[in-house]
Amino acid sequence: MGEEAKITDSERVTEWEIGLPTGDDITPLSHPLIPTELASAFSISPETYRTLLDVNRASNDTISAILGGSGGSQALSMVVEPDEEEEEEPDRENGSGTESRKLRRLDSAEDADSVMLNNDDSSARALKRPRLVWTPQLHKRFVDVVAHLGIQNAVPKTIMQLMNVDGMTRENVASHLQKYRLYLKRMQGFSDNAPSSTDQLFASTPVPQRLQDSSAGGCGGGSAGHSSHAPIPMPYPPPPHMMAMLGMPHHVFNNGGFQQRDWSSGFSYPHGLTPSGDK
DNA sequence: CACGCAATAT
DNA sequence: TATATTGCGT
Repeated sequence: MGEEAKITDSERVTEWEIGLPTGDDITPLSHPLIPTELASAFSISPETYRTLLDVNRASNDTISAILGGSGGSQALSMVVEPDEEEEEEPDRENGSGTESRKLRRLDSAEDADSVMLNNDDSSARALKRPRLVWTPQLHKRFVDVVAHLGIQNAVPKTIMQLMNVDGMTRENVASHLQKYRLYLKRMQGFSDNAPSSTDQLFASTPVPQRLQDSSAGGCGGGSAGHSSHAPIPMPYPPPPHMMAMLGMPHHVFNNGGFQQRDWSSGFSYPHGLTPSGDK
């Protein structure tokens, strides 16, 4: 009576550990995350440079935030679209030389409105987040959570909480969930897996065999053996520092449309980061 | 208020 | 195209 708890616990830990990148996989915070070409391609100011002091301070901040529960500083990184303006890159790839500095024009307009570009740690209020990009990794997390919750209990709020990806809102999940449900419905017409060429994302993600239904009172089957009464079946591994890719142009160097394995592979955020900076 | 879904907007 | 937003019924 209750011996299952132990097993499930260790299993959870194992799964959790598997999901974690090793120290070698993680790019140290003190390193420039974005290659110069990428940075310039995306109009990201090269001010990603951080000294060890900065990193240290950020770490302390995070730790205190975790320990104290309420940290206070919430650094939501985002790339703000000026308007409907497009920027062109006159030149890129400067042959030799590690230093290709490109300073953005400094606006001296401190009039009234029309200045919302600077956002560091100030209260993120009424600020618009960039579109969330559902990478295969994010989608996998999503599918996993939905599968573990059971379609019945998979509601946006819960999914959002279990995914534990900062920057993600309930609306983000709701929107994606809606599309996901449509995809599932479409697919059920076919007896077996018939990955349509459309919906690359969904097609490339293994859908849980059958949409489990738990907590419906009828546990007579016996297939799903892990029905816990806890409201939260499985809190997801705290993302190392995985930020939802926000504001990334879609025409980046995407691979053929196949999954990537590494969390650290192909992940680069504009600038600034919020490790578990709860909302 | 949160949810689900269709329609619409960006 | 992929997401976001909105509107409406529940």
